[in-house]
Amino acid sequence: MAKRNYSSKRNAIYNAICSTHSHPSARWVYDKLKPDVPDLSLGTVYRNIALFKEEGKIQVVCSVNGEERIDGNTSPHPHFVCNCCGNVYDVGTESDNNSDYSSELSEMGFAVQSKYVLYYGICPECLKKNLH
Amino acid sequence: MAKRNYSSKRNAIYNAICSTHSHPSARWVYDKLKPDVPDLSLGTVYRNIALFKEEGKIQVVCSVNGEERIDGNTSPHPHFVCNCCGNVYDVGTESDNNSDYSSELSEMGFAVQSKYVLYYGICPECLKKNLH
DNA sequence: ATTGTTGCAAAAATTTTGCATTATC
DNA sequence: GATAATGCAAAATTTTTGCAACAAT
Repeated sequence: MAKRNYSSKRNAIYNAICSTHSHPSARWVYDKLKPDVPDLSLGTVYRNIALFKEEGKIQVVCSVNGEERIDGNTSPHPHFVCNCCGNVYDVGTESDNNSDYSSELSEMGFAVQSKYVLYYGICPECLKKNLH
Repeated sequence: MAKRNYSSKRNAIYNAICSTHSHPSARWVYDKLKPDVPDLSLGTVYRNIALFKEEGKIQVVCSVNGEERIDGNTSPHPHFVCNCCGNVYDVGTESDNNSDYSSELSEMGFAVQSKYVLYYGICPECLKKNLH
């Protein structure tokens, strides 16, 4: 692993990611921090998110409308993606290990590193507003 | 549903998607068809893929390296995404209905429309080549 | 001093769109 | 003829990158 120096911006970016359940995009993190860190640039957010991925400190959950959504909670847990507003919700808190093809995949020669379960549909908010 | 005219290109695009297990991207479909349909344009591929999505004739599986990957097989089944080469494989043939949070989500007010199970890891090919 | 980090803007890359032309009905 | 589909190129978006300036060790 490459050498890392301390960086207040890196810390701020990581904290922003971990302080929300919104499964943010890079742009979301940038917009969140920009008021407090006026000289922050979007490139820095992308660069640090790339580092966090390498280090396994965050997980990519999915892409919504072309934007990658990440999660500071790296423990495997299912997500619900609203097809209407694009919000991403946590579902359950523990790993979803039943009905697992991991062993079959191993027998077939695949090295499984992670498993994602994504539900798609309409969230309660959008159902209420009849936006669908 | 909007009125649709016959279109040989639309047919070709749909057939290309259904004739492969590669879970293709729009670009893949374009490159596949271009030699046989020289006046095909990428915009047409995107426009028709958008139509197929609306009609539910294809499913979006995931995004790999910024490219959306689709599947002409709309029956729910898990997929394996290789973190190394980006190939997407089918896993199992039937729906993965155990360990399902669908009922919990319904009780919570979410309308579940579909469920995706994605495994990430290294495929046998890349393991063999030690590319990881 | 050396090496890591960042801002900025340009570049890549994917996807969408406007508009004139062509094909289908 | 009316409307849908397409080619083409431009535009819109997200993400990456080159480089000079700055910060951390």
